[in-house]
Amino acid sequence: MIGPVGLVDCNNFYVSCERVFQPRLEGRPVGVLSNNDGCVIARSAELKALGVEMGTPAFELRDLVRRQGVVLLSSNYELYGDMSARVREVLEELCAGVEPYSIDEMFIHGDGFSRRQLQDHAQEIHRKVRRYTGIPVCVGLAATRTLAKLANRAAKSVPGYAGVCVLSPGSPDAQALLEKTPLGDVWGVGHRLVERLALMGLHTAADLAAQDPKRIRSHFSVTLERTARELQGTPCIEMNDTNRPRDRIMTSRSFGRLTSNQDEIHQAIRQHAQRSAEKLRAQDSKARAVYVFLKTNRHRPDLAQYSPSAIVELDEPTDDSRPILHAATQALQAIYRPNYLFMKAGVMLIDLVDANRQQLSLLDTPQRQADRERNDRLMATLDQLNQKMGRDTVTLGRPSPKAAWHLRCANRTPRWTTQWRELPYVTAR
DNA sequence: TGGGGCTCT
DNA sequence: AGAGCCC
Repeated sequence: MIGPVGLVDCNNFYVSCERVFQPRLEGRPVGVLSNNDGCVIARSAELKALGVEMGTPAFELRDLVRRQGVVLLSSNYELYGDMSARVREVLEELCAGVEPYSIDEMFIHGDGFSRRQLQDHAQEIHRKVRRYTGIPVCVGLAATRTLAKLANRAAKSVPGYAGVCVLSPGSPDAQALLEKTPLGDVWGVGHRLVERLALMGLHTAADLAAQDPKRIRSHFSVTLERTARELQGTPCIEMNDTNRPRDRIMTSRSFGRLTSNQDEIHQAIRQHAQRSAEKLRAQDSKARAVYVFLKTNRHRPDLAQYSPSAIVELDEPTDDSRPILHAATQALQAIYRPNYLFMKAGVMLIDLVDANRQQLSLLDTPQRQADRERNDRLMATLDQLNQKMGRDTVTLGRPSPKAAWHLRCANRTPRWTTQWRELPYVTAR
């Protein structure tokens, strides 16, 4: 019996979502691009086989698209979000506890099963998610989240496991897996830590698991100590409640091209501020301050670099787009300098508080309260219109239809499952 | 050559 | 505030 936690991870998730509705993409090298069609963030097995790495810029793939029939799609987050919810619903039917971790990964609890039952249970999950949603998944079960992650990788990459891997602590299988897993593939170990660990002669997950966690803590951090313990089979990483309101809300975007135009940047900031305020209201919070940043292009060392930021506090916690917009504009004015070519701009709302637990001002009067209620209704109406008619249907200030920061998405598929006008048709012949 | 969010120091 | 991590 193992104190089990499972990780269900969707295979090539975005590509798999696209294939559910376009079966002709089966068997072909398919990639999905990041926002703005910038770089590859999901790859089919066929695209991986062509040697295309995660994060490859789209412009480097033009030849492959022409010569090898590679299909590159813009990302369609509405579709992926909806498919993710479907996967979660199936898991909730099959498992006691489901904790979404990311759009394509869910942790599950496997309490109360024998090893044999666990194996069957994992098989059932593997089979039914595919059957009911069309999305292929791999299932890893182990004593801790970190080990479940490793088990999942094995389920995916070792053909013998065929998509399901149940790892018993201390078993020869488990030890063998740790020994052949490079540290960079361990959850929580990024490239900086890989370099530093290598200096200590540590290269594999087994090497880290063999260390005294106390020593790891003193040389690195409590985070890596936890990772070491988890590799040893001791659970010590809690799940964040994914339903908890965010502590910060950010909206940022790269410009389609470099720009130093103040007016253009201002328009971008205005749009990001309004979008952030919308997200703020959606999670029923208010913000006490607005953070604005600009960045020049790091990949152009030949150009002058300048990446300033500024925080402007709001008079009182608010979710009203107008003071937020005003604060963002002030912040921008404080940091903007001409003679730099900017690449990206963003707005972050910080110091968030629960809208329902707001400290009422001592100076509150019936008049001010009435004003507040009017503003609330105005914002609610704004949000409803934008939700119903499409993002940015109604905005404060003048619209800017051809601005440099608008999302590039040359090749986005229909939102098959979330927009009536984009429903798939089935034609009988 | 993405965008968004978290924790730790 | 900055570094580092995650997807």
